[in-house]
Amino acid sequence: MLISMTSTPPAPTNDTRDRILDAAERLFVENGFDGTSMRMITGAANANLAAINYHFGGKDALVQEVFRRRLAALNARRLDELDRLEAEAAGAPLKPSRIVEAFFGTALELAADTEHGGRTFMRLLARTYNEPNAFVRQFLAEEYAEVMDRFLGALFRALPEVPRAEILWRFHFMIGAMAFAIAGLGGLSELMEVGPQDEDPARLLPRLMSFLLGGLRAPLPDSGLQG
Amino acid sequence: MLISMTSTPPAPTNDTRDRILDAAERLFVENGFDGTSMRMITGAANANLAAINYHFGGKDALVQEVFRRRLAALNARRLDELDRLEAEAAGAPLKPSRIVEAFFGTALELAADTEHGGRTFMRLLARTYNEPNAFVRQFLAEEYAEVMDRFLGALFRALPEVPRAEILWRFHFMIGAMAFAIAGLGGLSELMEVGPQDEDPARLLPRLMSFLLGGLRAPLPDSGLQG
DNA sequence: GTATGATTCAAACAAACGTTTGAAACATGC
DNA sequence: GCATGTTTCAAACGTTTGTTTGAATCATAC
Repeated sequence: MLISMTSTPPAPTNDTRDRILDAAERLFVENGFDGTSMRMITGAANANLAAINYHFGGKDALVQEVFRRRLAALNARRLDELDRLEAEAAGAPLKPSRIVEAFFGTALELAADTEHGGRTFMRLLARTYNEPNAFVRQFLAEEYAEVMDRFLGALFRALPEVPRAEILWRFHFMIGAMAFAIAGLGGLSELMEVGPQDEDPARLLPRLMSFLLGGLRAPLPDSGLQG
Repeated sequence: MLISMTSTPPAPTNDTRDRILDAAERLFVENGFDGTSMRMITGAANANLAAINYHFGGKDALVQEVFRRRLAALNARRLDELDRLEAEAAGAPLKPSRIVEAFFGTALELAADTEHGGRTFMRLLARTYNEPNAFVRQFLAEEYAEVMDRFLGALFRALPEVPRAEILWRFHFMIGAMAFAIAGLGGLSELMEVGPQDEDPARLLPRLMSFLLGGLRAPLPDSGLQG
């Protein structure tokens, strides 16, 4: 597929393609991957059933593309933020709170965007963290490898006195807290059907950040090593 | 349900029934509900395909029974612990750390049991928190209603100076942290493929507890209300 | 116009799904 | 022995699944 170099608009913007991606994103959040059929997707997208195989090659490839088009941008922003912090610090160790903000703030910002589907996508992403679907997890692991490396490294340097295993676990806990909070953003977790929830993610950010930093700074548990 | 006091063994223990439940539990963790077919389950359980419909009435009813048989016990233990704490306190407000321990400690204890499938079940439960499957969430909400009510009430009384919305959110965060940690217990989250993880949940409990309590006690975020 | 490539469409494909059926096998009490 | 109720089994049911096909439609360039 050669594209003329002369004057073609840079984004051919296949209408059907995007409608399918948007519909899939939304339906995946509501019904899961296996619970969403291609007929549901193409139906919601006002497209023909065969369009998915034509544009993406198959259902699995569509799932990957749903993640790829947004996750790449999110993780690039995360790395940019970290680059900026490290440049400002000029070699000095970073404040842990800044590192945490760079990672989770960007995610919550995206989750706050209800106009362009950022919220929907973040709900899907959060939901997928706990999804066993083999090849999706594989895909996520690859997509996250660099970001994890960079942020964990930064935390290790920022907290040299804390055992690395401890930092690893706490980063793990933080991701879980965020994922659960975001996953429940639309129709907040039926687990606690307590009164009218305030769902404004603008207020969620400071709330979550206080909690995460409190957890990160908590006193270390007794090492458990016979003493 | 009256049980003869004389000598009937209390559990008739239908062999096939239990084999199906165990196989389903394991396969649901690995493949999700929609990703696990009845043929996979009965195959793994060495049972006939029709056995599920015979013993449970259908796939949905099987899913419910997989949860019911274990979740009822877990939540009963949680309420017992809380009862015990409140009886000991004799009217005085409880220490928040004790409340948190009663809720999450019981869960991690179950997750530590690899002999009788407690670990498998807790992984399934954690995974299911983020699962959209309509009727499963409905079922979980009902099964959790009382426990949530009691524990949130206890936390409200233990932390009268903290806005209830804040406590609610933080309890939410805590559940997320625990769920993510437990869900990754077998084959720890591919998200961070960092070295040989130490997966001993006996060490997970103090680690998680430190983090949760640190988060719970963190300074409140700026209210966000204009100033 | 005509030709070329990209996209859409209705229809069909085999495979897998949850469920139902009716007969066989088993257990248990008389 | 027979009778009764429970459990297992192979086979089939009608749907729904993801994918493929070949012709129709659209756009663009010549």
